[in-house]
Amino acid sequence: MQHIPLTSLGQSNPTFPGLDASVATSSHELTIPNDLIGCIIGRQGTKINEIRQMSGAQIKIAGATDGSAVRHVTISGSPASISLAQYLISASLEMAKLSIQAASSSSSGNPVDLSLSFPQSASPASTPSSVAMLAAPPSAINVHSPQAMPTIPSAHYALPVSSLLGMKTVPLLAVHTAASGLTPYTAKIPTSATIKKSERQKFAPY
DNA sequence: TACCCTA
Repeated sequence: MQHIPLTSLGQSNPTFPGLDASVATSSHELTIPNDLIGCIIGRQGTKINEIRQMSGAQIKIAGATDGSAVRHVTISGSPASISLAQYLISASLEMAKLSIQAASSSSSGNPVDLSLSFPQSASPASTPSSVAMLAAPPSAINVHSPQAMPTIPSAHYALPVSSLLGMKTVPLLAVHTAASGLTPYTAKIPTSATIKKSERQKFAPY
């Protein structure tokens, strides 16, 4: 009674009905200010090259637009690659912006800062990528190890990039792993509070 | 302040 769900036969990926994950190439376009495009490209294009190779997406940067202070950037590739590339570009852009702001704040006197300590917090949606909180701390893993935890089958955690980015494109990256298909989420966070924790936390404030 | 890459 074997069914053979969908192992790695290497034929077609039924993961997405009506969508070939292997040939699923999307394209996204965005514009980057001329002053910030350099930060994204980097010297000799090392930065953009790194982003290209890291994300695996095809990033095309058009020449300076005449009359517009922005550059057209086209990102094409698989959704995961596009997401990753976009995030990397966004991060670089933000970093550059912050750098410029910090530098400009120290040089010349701005007629804006008169009183108060708030320079310019016009951005309501602050902390765009301040997730900080990566995965669970190592302490959670060392909860209790009587044996070699034979419960978890696969131990392939090759997602260093996602951790660094802290984005929610994790499920997409799974597709990039040659369609492993198995262990998409598994029990990442085991019941760390299965034992003990009875009279320990009575009043414990912290 | 700019950094200029690859199809």
